[in-house]
Amino acid sequence: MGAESTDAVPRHRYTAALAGAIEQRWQRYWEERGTFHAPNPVGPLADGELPDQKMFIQDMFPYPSGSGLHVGHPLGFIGTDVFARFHRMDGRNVLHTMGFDAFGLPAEQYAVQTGQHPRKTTEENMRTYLRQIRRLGLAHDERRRIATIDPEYYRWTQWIFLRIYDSWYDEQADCAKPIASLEQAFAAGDVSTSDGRAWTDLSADERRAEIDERRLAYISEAPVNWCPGLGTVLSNEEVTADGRSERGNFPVFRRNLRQWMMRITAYADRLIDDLDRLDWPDKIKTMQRNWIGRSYGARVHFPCGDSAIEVFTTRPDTLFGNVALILAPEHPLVERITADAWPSDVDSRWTGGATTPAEAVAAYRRAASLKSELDRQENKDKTGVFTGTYATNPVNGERIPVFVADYVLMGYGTGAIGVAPGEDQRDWDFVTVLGITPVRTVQPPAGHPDDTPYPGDGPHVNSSHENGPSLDGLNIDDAKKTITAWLEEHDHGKGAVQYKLRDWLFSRQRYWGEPFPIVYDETGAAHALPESMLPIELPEVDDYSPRTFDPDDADSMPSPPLSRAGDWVEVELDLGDGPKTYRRDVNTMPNWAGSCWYQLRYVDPTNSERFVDPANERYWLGPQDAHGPNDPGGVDLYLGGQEHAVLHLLYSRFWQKVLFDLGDVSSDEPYRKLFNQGYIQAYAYTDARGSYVPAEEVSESDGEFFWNGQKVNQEYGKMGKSLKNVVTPDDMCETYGADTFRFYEMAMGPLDVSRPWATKDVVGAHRFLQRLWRNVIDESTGELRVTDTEPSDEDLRALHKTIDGVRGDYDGLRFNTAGAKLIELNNHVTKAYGKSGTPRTLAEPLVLMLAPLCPHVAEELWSKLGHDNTLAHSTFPVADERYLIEDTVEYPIQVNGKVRSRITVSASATQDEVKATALAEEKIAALLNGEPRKVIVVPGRLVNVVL
RNA sequence: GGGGCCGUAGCCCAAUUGGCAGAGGCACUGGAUUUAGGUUCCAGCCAGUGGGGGUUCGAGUCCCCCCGGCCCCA
Repeated sequence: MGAESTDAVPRHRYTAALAGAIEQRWQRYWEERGTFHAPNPVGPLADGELPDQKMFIQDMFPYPSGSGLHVGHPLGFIGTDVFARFHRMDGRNVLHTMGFDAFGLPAEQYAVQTGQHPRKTTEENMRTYLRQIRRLGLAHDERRRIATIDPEYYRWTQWIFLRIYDSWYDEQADCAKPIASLEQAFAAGDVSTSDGRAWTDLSADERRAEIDERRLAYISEAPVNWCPGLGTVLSNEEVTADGRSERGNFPVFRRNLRQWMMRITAYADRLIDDLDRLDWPDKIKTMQRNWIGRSYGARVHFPCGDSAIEVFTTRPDTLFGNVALILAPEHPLVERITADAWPSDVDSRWTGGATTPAEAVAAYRRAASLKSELDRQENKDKTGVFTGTYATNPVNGERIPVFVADYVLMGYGTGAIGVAPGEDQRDWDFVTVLGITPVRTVQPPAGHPDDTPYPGDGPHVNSSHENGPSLDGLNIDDAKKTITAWLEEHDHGKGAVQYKLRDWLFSRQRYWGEPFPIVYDETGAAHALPESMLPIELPEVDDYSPRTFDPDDADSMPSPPLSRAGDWVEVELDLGDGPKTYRRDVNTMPNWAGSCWYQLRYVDPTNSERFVDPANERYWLGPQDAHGPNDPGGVDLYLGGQEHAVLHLLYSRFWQKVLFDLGDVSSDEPYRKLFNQGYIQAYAYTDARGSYVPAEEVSESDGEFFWNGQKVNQEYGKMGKSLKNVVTPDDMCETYGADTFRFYEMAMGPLDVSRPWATKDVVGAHRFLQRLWRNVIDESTGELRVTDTEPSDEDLRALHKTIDGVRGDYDGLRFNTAGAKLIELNNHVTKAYGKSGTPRTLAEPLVLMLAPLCPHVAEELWSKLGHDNTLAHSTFPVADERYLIEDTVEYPIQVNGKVRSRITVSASATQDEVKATALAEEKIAALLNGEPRKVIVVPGRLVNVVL
């Protein structure tokens, strides 16, 4: 831009350059004065007086990605900032900050490729991230920034792990308790040992095993997705439908491996039931309920040789139709019950072509281990092999064959099912393949096809036995009650609740995560390290990748990166038995660990004595009377994307509840109110060859799109480098300033709705700020142009209506309509005073109301209006009711639903007066033919005359 | 396949929750400023709410069916 053109612009116009200067100045001001420091009740962050009303606002923990931010990332951050600034201006003590969920795979993979320590990469990324968000003017308390990779942070993550490890779930009391009380309970006989022997009869090792088995954090042989080609276990999400790793496309095997587990299932009921006390979107609550998947049914024992197979079913009423049993391929009884030889009359469809049951089962199990769980559940082509063994159906004494089939999963129920083809599609498909005849136990309605199961309700049939119960004629509910009572009475089983939720696999064979504060002695027994040894810091290693194997070597064992840090792994310690050599646990915690409790650390980030001081925790997170008697407490607003609907939010709730049970925190839920923001998406364009072209260089003409003269194809979706459609907040700050960007981003639409980014629309927000600026400042002289003129009655009505509306909008996270109302008021001011100067009584509240959305320009104008202090605290205007009440009301008058005329009456007119005036109105009277059939008067709204 | 959410002007979105379809922005048109373009300012223009049926005095809003899009579960 040349000198000539800048001359044309008035010197004091609100341009991007001026905006940039203002923004930097105020960002420095806020930082230097600690404007957004939120005082704590106690500790280093305490600072004199404490407002009684607090507001704790939290964004979902960002991962500091290396590729930088695009305009979609800060949408939620700006939203929470506007909300936070509004409440701070309304007098509340507002805690809002941001830290980093900084452990994770991308930095580790980068380290594997380049040899650069993941900490270095991560810290660089965090700096970039902070620089980018700092430009946006987010009012964070920067003293409270934390990162999960800081040893002073993960020290407490490890501490919480030990708290969980050191507790058990007391079913009677329905809460977690310290492990010491379990020992007492065992000794007193309140809790029985696994084999029923008396506690005093157990050896020390046996006692330890009993206790270890009941811990909330425990080691188990759990089936996991083992990927030898990558050298690590994978989460289900990382495995493709055809049973291979998403990354690298290596085979993935279901293997039992010793892994840390968290007993989240102990909390299944509370995690479901407490959802009712949360102010969360119904959608997320539903997703959590479905994930936990509570169902009521029965556990039934089917005698089988000298053992018994336990089955869980949600339909015990269909037991008479159980024509077979199925064990999951991983079921521990499979080997024991598999027969030596096929019965002489075995059906060829049952043998898998093998000469003995053992061969058939072994081959089948091997094939099943190659399939993903998803695949096993979804596959419509059912398979299975006969074990050569029969079990006895307890309700009728019939001999039924026992199969192994992979659509039965070990992780759900007991890993064994009774096959009820008459009422279940999967079972129907299964028996069809194996040539077994289905038996219906519920009579389908007339017209139901003969070749499909009937899962609906109806009278039971074929459901009685001389020595057993009779369900015939009963509906499902009554049949379930009857059969469950019968099973319990005859000791064949009992009513049971089943959950889809499984315990949480808590170890990973990675480098870049929290080490476990656990060592193993020479017998392999785990020992917790004392609190005084925390944090257990990550050792330096030469190679950040786990050892990998032949991709098809299913029997290989994981060898995590930490296992090769020899000096670190072998450690001599005195854990009470004198100095001994121990081996450290070489796994690391999963990425979720650090984000399970960060709201607690934000509250007291510098505390070196405790993970959080109870006084600070109670003040910021404790239950509050204002929220009613059942208030769970927690963060006042938690904002983030829906992608964390289940895992993070469930894990976090679980940890919170454990800490609550142990008396470490005062609230039993971490997040009282949850809000999901939408996503900003973008158009992308491909040329004739399908390559992406730079979106910013594409122009539209008559609904078609062109780039460099050639026609291109429009796509809609994510913003990303590979799609060549990235717009960054830095670009927007450069072109328009952060305030314009903030305003536009909030004005685009409701916060919870996804929408397309449109750079060309941003200018509208910029023009608004220019007009508002001009209403306060003379563009050419820079002088204030406010006056002491008394505002008109109309002005005051417009002003107070805006105050009233904007307050409600800010509080309800409706920033788009708040912005529109401010534009409207500003347009009113421009029209009335654009030439003469704005009355101060209008200018000041307008500036204050703008501040949450556009804080820099608002501070600048506020200071130019003669105020020495920041507007950040306790300045938000309050509407005067007087100006919200109208003297007169205009009523549209409809005749048969169509507006035919209007009348203006006093606001105090009664319904009868309004009706009379309406009917007397000239045009309406002319349409009337005698008495109307009906006249509807909606007070304050309209009149409808029905002829 | 099951469940949920959403379709309002050329585009992004409002609509006091069943009461006058339009607040705000973009684009567009005209005018002012400017040597001109751009900027800026002022004024104006545009739909009857995806389609069909129902309830109601009255439906964008409630109910049913269909179409299109997104999400979750299988």
